[in-house]
Amino acid sequence: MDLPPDVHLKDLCLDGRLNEALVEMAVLGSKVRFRGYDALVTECVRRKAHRVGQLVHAHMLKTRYRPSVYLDTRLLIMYDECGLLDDARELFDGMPQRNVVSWTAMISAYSQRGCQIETMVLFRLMLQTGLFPNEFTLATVLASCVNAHGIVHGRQVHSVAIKNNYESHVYVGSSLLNMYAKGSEIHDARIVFEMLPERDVVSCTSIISGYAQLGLDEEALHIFQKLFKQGMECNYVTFASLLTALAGIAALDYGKQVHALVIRRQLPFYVVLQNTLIYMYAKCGNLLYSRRVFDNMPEKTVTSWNAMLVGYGDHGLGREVLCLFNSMKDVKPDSVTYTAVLSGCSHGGLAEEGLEIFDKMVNDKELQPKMGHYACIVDLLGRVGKIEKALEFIKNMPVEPTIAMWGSLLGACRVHGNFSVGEYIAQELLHVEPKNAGNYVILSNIFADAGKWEDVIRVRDMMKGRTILKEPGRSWINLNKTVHTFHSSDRSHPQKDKVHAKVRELYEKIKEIGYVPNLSCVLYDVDDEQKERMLLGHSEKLAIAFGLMYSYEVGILRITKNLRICVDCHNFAKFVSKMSGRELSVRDCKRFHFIANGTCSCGDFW
DNA sequence: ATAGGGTTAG
Repeated sequence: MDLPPDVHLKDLCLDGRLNEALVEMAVLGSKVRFRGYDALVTECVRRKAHRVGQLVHAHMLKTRYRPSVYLDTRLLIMYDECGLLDDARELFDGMPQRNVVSWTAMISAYSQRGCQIETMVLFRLMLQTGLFPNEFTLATVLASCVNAHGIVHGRQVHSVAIKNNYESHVYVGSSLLNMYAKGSEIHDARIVFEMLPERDVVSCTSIISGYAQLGLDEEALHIFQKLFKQGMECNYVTFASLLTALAGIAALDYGKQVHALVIRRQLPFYVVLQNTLIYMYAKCGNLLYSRRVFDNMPEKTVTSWNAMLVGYGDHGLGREVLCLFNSMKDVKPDSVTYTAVLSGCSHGGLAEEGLEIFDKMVNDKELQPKMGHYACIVDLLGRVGKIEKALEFIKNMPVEPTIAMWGSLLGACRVHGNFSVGEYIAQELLHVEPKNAGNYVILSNIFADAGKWEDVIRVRDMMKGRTILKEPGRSWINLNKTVHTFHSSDRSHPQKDKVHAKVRELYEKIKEIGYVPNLSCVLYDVDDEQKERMLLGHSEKLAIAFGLMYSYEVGILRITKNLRICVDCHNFAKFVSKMSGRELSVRDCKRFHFIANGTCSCGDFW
């Protein structure tokens, strides 16, 4: 019985002897058939051997071998996996026939490289040829619709999925819900999730991380708890997403429980989880644990260093940031590292050091400074009162200043009492974003501090008739594994009367030792008595009062706030710490404030 | 042969 001539070639490939197989191919010439080529291409994909892959392809052309759709597609995949997108496309364009797999492979090549437009263009072309997409195609296309713009296309792909009866497929479903979550349509994401007939780790993780990435941390925790009780499978991605959410709500006790779970299960990619743990402990105010996790890591990635640097920076520990940064060995700082270090210097009041590092970064030319880095420098100069210099820096930047940058400089003007520049910036800002209440508040504070009361009234008048958008203030405190959340002038908390009475009591007591309410923090057109009442309703005051009422241990009182703490609440907290002898930690959206004995670690700059 | 979720910053 005659054996096909390329059987040996196939065996060599299966044995991983690619060089010998290559020789065999050359020797066989036009006697190489499908099985030989298929084996060669498979081995090239496995080894990512693009050079040999190109030789195999060239050999087919030279010997006038006509590859089947299958083999052409395998070649296409080979080129894609070896990183040769252009070769893949050229082959695709020249294919005499294409099937769903060919199209999907080509689309996937673009999708995985983040080429959204080309992905959609090809998908449309595919539909125009009359071919029906399968579950692979749909999952691939949807995976590239993962931003605010993509959701427009994503919705259309969704309807294609419904028409072809793939909506409930696990892979398509998780792509779909992820697409909606990334497009900030978490409600639609939830509907897709709830309608899935079967769920797996990925779809469950997708919905959890969907909530977490939108900052809906409590919702992320709730759905995790529910799914966990139902016995969902968890892997390192699940726990990483969950820990991010727990960091957001500063839920230290839950964080430790997850840490324990992660240790018990001995999950793979523990490095990633440790990075997230460093971050979580820091955001929960437990820097000691962050550092212990960091120190115990047998291997660190740049993300580990970044997370630790961010932790120190959030706590205003500039010296520790610098010390850690200078001890970075075997790891190259990346763009995030510099953001963390510069922002750490800023929060720690180390302007000179920060500027030096920025110069070093510019001179090294390895990393191009980005908007975030420039913003840190503006913040840094503003902090030490070099307002004019910051203005000059902004004018000389190679990038357009952002609203946030002006906002930070405006804050600096308030602290340093520079109301001429402050007013100039505020006017600009009120023009660009007339609906942001924060700008009015700071401007009003600046005028109030300068005693220019007629200007305070003017600011208030400017707000009249404009719709002022302000994210509602929200503060919370974790006691006994429960998150107690308070909104401004909260009327919903079950203990509301007691809490309000407690705030009032604290208020009377600290007035005796010098606290004066800062009425310019209220921008509503009401009389002073009403303003005072509104000030006392601020969510962080409610959380502080609640904490004093229900935490019996003498330890530090940890409050978290979604916005920046206001001047009056900051002052209130300082006086409460002085009067009660308790230490307070207030984490606002910018940093930690450690308040003890009437002073704050932020040095009244934030 | 082709497919889905993820860590640090802002």
